[in-house]
Amino acid sequence: MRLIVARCSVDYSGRLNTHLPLATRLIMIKADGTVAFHRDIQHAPLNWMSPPCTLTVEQPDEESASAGVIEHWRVTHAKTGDALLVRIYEVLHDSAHELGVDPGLQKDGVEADLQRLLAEQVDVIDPRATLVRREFPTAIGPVDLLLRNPDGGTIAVEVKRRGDIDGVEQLTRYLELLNRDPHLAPVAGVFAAQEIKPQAKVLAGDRGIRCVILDYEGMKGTESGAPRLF
Amino acid sequence: MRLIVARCSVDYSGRLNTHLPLATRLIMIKADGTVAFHRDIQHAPLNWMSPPCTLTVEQPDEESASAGVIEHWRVTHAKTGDALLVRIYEVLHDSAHELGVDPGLQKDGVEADLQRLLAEQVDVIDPRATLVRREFPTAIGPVDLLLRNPDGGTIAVEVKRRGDIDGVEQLTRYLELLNRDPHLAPVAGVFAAQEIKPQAKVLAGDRGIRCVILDYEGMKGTESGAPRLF
DNA sequence: AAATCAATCTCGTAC
DNA sequence: GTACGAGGTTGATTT
Repeated sequence: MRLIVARCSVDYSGRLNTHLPLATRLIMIKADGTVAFHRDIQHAPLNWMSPPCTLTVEQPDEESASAGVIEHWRVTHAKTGDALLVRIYEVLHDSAHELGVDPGLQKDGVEADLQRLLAEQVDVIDPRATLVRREFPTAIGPVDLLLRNPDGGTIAVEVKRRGDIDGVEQLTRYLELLNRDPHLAPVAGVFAAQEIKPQAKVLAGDRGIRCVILDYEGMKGTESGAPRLF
Repeated sequence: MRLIVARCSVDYSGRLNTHLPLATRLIMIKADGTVAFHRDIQHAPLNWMSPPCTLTVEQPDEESASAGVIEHWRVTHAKTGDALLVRIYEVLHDSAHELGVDPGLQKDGVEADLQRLLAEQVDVIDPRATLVRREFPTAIGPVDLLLRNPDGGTIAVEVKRRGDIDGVEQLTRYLELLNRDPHLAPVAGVFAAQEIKPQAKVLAGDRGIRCVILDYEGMKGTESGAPRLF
């Protein structure tokens, strides 16, 4: 990885056009060809180019040179034709480092974990409900959980980490479809998430969909095979 | 901005839990407190902490020390309680740089630009239509463009850069609402985007919504006050 | 390879 | 300060 601190301006042309005025920034050039421009706040780069791309250094034209530009860096994407033109005015730091391969990030607590835990603890939804299956297939995609409703029919559960309006729309489409199946109807809907946004709660209410807030840490605490003591 | 290349492991605890095994990485510490961990590929950091957060350096406990850890860095979010524990095994580079304030990124060609251009060129939708107004207000949010339909009633236009199923759902909700207004009904729907995904096109067709592909560069070419020559 | 979907999404802006 | 929506979203998984 090469780290350069430089006064520069950057023009991007691709899916849109952008311009970064002259300022001092960190330029990262990674081993896979990635080029990224960082300011001194926030963690996202202001601009970047993803691999596969190539960087070529050019002498500035006369106009640029007279404006103080010492080099032009042209970064071109090999496939899409997206292009960056970097005007380098001054290099304040330039170092290179061998990082090697990174073993990558291990995660726990994403949506897949929530769904797995909830499938093992469907009593969180309804103490008398039983699991029919996870990822119940339909023509428009799998329903996260399908439960047998002790009061008759079934319950379709949509699991999200954060519940917004899109999730309610998605569950609504599943419910329309599932309710046409006489083996399953009537199908009740449950929207289960660690957090549900107000608009989503309102829309769910309008459509007769019940909302359930999930406590991941609590559910994880009861995950172990041992049943609760009391 | 402080740039550190170090052999380290990182544990994050917050909205989820994550672990980064021991490896050599770039650690960025920005002026606003942001801490980010980069590997040598891709532009996104493997792990990070957003401000407001504080970094404290601690001596490693005996167990860590015997494993080769020379320092513990604890990064704690001031409000959410999210926490990072960084185990530093070896520092290979450490430098600090004054970047100053960045003027920020200037963009051209985002959704707002599309909407503005289309408002000036509604003939792209229908050669005889005329603009009623942009951002036409409704109880559930503003409709991007409302046009007078020369064949009677009005046309509601939803503008997106990339059209997917969500945009069709959104326009559908607007149409339901607008069609209840006798001053506007009948309201036809138009879904306008630079690119429309197949599923969105199918859903729009089912609902009688017309799809229009927008050519941003072409529309920009006719933007200037001068009318076309032919 | 294309499409679909989650994300510690990030980041801006309007309310 | 919170909520909402766009993004050169990115990145992983599935078809």
